[in-house]
Amino acid sequence: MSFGETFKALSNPARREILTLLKGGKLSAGEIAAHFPQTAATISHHLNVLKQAELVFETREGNYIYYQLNTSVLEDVLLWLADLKGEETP
Amino acid sequence: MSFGETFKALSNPARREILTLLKGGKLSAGEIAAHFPQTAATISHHLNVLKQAELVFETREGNYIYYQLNTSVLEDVLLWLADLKGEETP
DNA sequence: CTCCTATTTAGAAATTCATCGAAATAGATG
DNA sequence: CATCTATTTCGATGAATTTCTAAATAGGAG
Repeated sequence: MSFGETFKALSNPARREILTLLKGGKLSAGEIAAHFPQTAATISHHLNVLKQAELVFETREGNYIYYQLNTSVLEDVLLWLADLKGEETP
Repeated sequence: MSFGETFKALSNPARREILTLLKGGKLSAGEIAAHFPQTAATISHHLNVLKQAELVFETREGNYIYYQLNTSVLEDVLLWLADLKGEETP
């Protein structure tokens, strides 16, 4: 994990929206792609960026690949930001 | 302010290091540039990106332009991330 | 095994980004 | 005013990003 990779992943609006969608539970690549105007190939690319950044993980079920939020990296980012902000007890 | 702008600003390592430097208090553009291998022109560009994202603000004192952290935007980002993480009391 | 569906990979075009050297600006000072 | 210093702006260049279409893969169903 690297902060650069994480922030880069978070800098794209489609990728942020994917993460927001996944707050509601796991979704297949197709279900995710259906929420966006971009092609499935483009969304697949975004999912891969999120996966590389360890912000999501995938599990295969038959023909479908499901994606889920991985919150552990978010914790590290939160700590970094809180420290930058000068917080006492992050 | 926009999250996209903020995360994009945070995605660059030089810019993150600038913010970390500014935790110690305000610094002039030249003092900041001295910490990096890049040219002053490049660092000036990074400072401008941080300023556009409202992560820093500047004050002129004579010949020098001082930069300071602006933590108010960090608060919004922290809240967004905490919500994504599914925190109870962010 | 062949076909169908879900998804990814490959390759390409357009855009944005990081960086530099050189020139411009802003203010202080002789 | 002429000049010096600190910093930014300009213009260019190579690298990275986003997006697409088309082709490839993986697994299930007939």
